[in-house]
Amino acid sequence: MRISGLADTSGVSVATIKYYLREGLLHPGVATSATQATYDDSHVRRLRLIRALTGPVGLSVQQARAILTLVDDPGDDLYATLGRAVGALPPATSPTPAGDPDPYPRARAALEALGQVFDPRFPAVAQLETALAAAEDAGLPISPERLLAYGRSLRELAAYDLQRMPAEPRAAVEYTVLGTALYEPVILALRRLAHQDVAARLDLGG
Amino acid sequence: MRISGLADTSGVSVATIKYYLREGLLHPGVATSATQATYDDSHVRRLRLIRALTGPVGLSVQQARAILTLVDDPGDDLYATLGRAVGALPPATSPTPAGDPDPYPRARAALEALGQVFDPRFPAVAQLETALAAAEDAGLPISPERLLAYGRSLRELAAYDLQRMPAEPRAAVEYTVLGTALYEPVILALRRLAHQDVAARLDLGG
DNA sequence: TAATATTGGAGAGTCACACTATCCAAGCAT
DNA sequence: ATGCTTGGATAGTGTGACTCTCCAATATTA
Repeated sequence: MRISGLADTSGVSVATIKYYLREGLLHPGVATSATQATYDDSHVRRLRLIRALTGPVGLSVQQARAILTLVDDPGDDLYATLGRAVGALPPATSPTPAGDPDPYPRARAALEALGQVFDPRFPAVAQLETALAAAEDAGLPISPERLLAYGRSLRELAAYDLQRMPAEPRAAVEYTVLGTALYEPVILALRRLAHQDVAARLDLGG
Repeated sequence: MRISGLADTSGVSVATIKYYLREGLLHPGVATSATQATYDDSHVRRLRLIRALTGPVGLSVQQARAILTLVDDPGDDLYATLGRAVGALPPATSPTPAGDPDPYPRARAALEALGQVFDPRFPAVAQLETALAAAEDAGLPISPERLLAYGRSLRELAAYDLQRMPAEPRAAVEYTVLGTALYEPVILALRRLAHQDVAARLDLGG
């Protein structure tokens, strides 16, 4: 299949495919001459994944590349790979000023209350701190009680996810990294719908 | 307080404040002459809210304006206002082609399985459909069983949230609309941290 | 075989976005 | 009175994600 066939099959324009090739999101085809190369099913699948990440998931091309690189070349430490994947995903957080003895006070308190590991090197810690600070700044601080309630429910979900993690390492990385990126929008949508459903049953304002 | 004082207090530059005024995110100050106006605490608070929405929450200026408009001018129907807020938040979904008898098959099946209301006019339905389709396209479809598990946990969270909704309508709108925007990042960060914690206890790859 | 179309590759152009900078005449402060 | 600040408008900047245009080298088709 040549580039125009790939474009037809995938629904992505030739120009955009060239752009993804240039940006390193898509692996090159097999060159058959100076001005020809053939593409196969792996390119079609990869394009689908790229479009899923840059479209519905809302990643930038750079973020998508970071995620794809992790899936292609995971380290042998799944735990560390998950950390890197989380760091590559939005929301981006500003680097901590060095020398701050307690850069994430809100996140630390929350995790201690939940009895969870607090490791300041994990990117999600900074993300949690930023999110809690934003809620405070906006005048809707999150109470410790609410954090506990959220944390407990989400821990159930996490346990469910990890129980179903594939045993084979490569599949496990894909499951973990892509699952983080792809399942989060599902979770947000389900939460919004749960709000709607509960509100409807309470017969609010209707 | 004049505009430079507002800039100093809020940490937002004069040029950016002028930009927000032009874009209608920030209400004008009280003009005291042709070239002077005074700003007060309400402007400082509003700027904090704008920065929280456009920064950590990651909304565009247009999306932030849509949310702020809803908070300023909610309808008297809280349920409908929540719907509008969800529609103003990312992820954006493409409009449904008219005449499609079943535009959201995945979302409909999921909500039926959960025993929740299915109302195709609610924007989160389209968001759920898009997210489920993206996961499928990327090769990691979400099983019905997983959807049930997610949906049940998130319904607990939603019930918790609505139990704590303020009784006063104006406060309820603010709580609902801003809560959707501000608490979602917290939930995602907590989920990521829960994954990390569960993974650590399973002693994966470490 | 000749005419036409397509390809890979590279560079430039486009469009939207979120600011940021520059101007200006009209105050205000000293 | 004289230099600084203001509101308001217009223009400019930098980034990101494409999209367009070229080109010579093939492929395809008549």
